[in-house]
Amino acid sequence: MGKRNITLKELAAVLSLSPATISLALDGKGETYRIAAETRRRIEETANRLGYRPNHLARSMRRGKTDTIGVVFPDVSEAYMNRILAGIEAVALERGVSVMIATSSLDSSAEARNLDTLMDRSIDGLLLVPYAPFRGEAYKNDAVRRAMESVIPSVCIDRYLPGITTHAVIGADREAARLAAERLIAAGCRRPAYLGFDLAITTLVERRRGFNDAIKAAGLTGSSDEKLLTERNPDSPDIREWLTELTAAQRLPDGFLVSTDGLALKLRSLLRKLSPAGRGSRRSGTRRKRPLIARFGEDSPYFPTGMISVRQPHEELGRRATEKLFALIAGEVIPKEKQIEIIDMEIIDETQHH
Amino acid sequence: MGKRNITLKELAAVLSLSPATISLALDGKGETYRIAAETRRRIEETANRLGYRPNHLARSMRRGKTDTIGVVFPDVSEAYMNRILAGIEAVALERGVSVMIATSSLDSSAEARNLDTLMDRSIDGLLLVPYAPFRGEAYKNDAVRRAMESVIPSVCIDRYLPGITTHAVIGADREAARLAAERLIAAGCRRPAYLGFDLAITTLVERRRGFNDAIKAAGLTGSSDEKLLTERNPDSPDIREWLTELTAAQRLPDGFLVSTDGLALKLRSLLRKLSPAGRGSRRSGTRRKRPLIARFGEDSPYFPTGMISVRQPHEELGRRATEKLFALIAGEVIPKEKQIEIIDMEIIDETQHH
DNA sequence: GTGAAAGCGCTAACAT
DNA sequence: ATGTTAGCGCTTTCAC
Repeated sequence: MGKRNITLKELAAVLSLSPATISLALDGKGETYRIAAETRRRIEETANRLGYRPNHLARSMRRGKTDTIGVVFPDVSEAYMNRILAGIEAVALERGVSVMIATSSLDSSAEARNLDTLMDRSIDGLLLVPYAPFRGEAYKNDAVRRAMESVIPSVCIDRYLPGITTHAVIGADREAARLAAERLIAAGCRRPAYLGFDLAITTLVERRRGFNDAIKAAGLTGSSDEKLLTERNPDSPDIREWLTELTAAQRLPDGFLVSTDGLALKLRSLLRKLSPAGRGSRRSGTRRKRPLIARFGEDSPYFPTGMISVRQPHEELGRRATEKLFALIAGEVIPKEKQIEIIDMEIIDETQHH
Repeated sequence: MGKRNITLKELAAVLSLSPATISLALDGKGETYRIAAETRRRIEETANRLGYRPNHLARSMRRGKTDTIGVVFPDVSEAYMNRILAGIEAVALERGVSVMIATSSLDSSAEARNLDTLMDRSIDGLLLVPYAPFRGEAYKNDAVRRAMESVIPSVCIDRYLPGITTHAVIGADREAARLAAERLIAAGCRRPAYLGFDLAITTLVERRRGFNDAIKAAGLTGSSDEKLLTERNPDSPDIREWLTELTAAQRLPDGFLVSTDGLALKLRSLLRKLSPAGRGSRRSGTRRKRPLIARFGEDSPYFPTGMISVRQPHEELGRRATEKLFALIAGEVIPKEKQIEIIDMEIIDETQHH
């Protein structure tokens, strides 16, 4: 412990030069300001030797720029957040910009608080994965609105708030959901069902829409069920109860589109308990095949999932959003049709029905 | 978009008061400085109405404190990082302190860069999960050393650098590894093996030691194998090759202690391929039981793992480290024997051998 | 080629 | 009870 940083003034004293000269030289402006090559060398050498590091606060204050962007998102514990973050950091790092992160920890008031503190810290720009409230849940978006309306540029990731957000980078959820559901149908499903959280975010709303697009197109409207979970916990008994009811009503779906990753694993585990026999399709002659699962997400615990997975390009989402943010910070004007960027998703089929 | 923040001076002009008075009143020091109650009310009302928010940069500069701590860790994509982060944020939030995060993205030079930029931003304190180099990998720890030796207090989490780190909060890895290995032995394993990454970090070194403690105590030294992976990728063919060799040599272990989470899942999936029959223990009379697995970690993809798991108290690690950091920031002196805090780990047995 | 001076927005000691 | 003043450490314009 010990060494306080040397200041520009102190360095100036050591060199018997003025702070101004040194500041210019170290900023690489020595050329344009015609500081003697020898002087520049001396400055650099001494600065290095004494370990001079400019005070970032003072510099930011003077220049009106912090070289820091803020990121607010609801929950670190979801794996997809990590991937978004990796994308953000990759871009930020290559521009020498720091990333300040605050998570809302699944609590909308924490989101508001975090947004406000971040804005106070004079960040150059803001990336936001908005909080996902349940449909019907009270959710005040003043802080988001305030943030979006401030001078500081901002970009939403993965979902956005229509009417509030102007810039966003999201996935092609509706289309991907439709394609995934079409795969289920193509694989022979006649009773595809939708399982998801009942969250009021664009992402999930669009997935459900995409599913329904496919159902309607295939003329399966009457035979398709859906379950919208009203609790955050994927281990809640709701899914089991739903499956039990469907089974009792002789309506057990032969395929599922599941809105999120963990939910799909949970569903698979429940279905296995319902029909503990082998894979169904493996021993020929088995009367009832196990239902097919399609899901958003791609996490696989080191073995094939047997599912249809929609690979969400999270890292790309993060990267593109950050690039967009830097464009905005640089003052670029983005035409209306490019304000919401939509990234395609890849579908991976691991059902192995060769 | 649009509204720039109003400054204290401007607010003062509106109120026909001096900036100083307002600053004091808004800081809650109105009482001690005996500012008229009515004046205080007016100040507060107007500040609110005009949406005054103090400029954090200027404030930090003047006070020599940023109310921000920095966190540097190697990789966001590991699930355990999320838990540590949750602990950190919980404590930081309740103190009104912001958390600035930078990840080294599995690259030791990024770690150095991140440490330097964070230190430049005048953070009040630093939390560090040091980069984990492979044994033998070139790793310059100058930046870490610099950071640790600066005036800014710092605390390491999960692992530390002996000789450099002074404050850390870590798990009781050696003891937990010994206990886990003892469980394997108690469950009848006579050829327990150790599988882990060959990383030069205290955490993993201690786990291996703990394993060996148990082996030695049980007199199984000769019949115990180990594999130290020299690649970050858990999907590399190394594990498979190791298992194949062992099988060929008639030395396939009947139990494994695995240093990390994902690795254990990988191992299980490989073992299943090796002996694809049912659970072994289920159909009585089966000659060869499937090997037991004990592992550090607790991730279970929604169904019982059948393993012995060492629950790592990551959130607590994060919390305790942050609390310790705040103590240091407050100027508390921590006695030598309390500088490295060791947190116990819980062992969860899901082998279901009733 | 280099330096002087002003000032970013705030706080805290010192006046009144 | 409130105001004045002097910076925190840096950048930038303008002057020499």
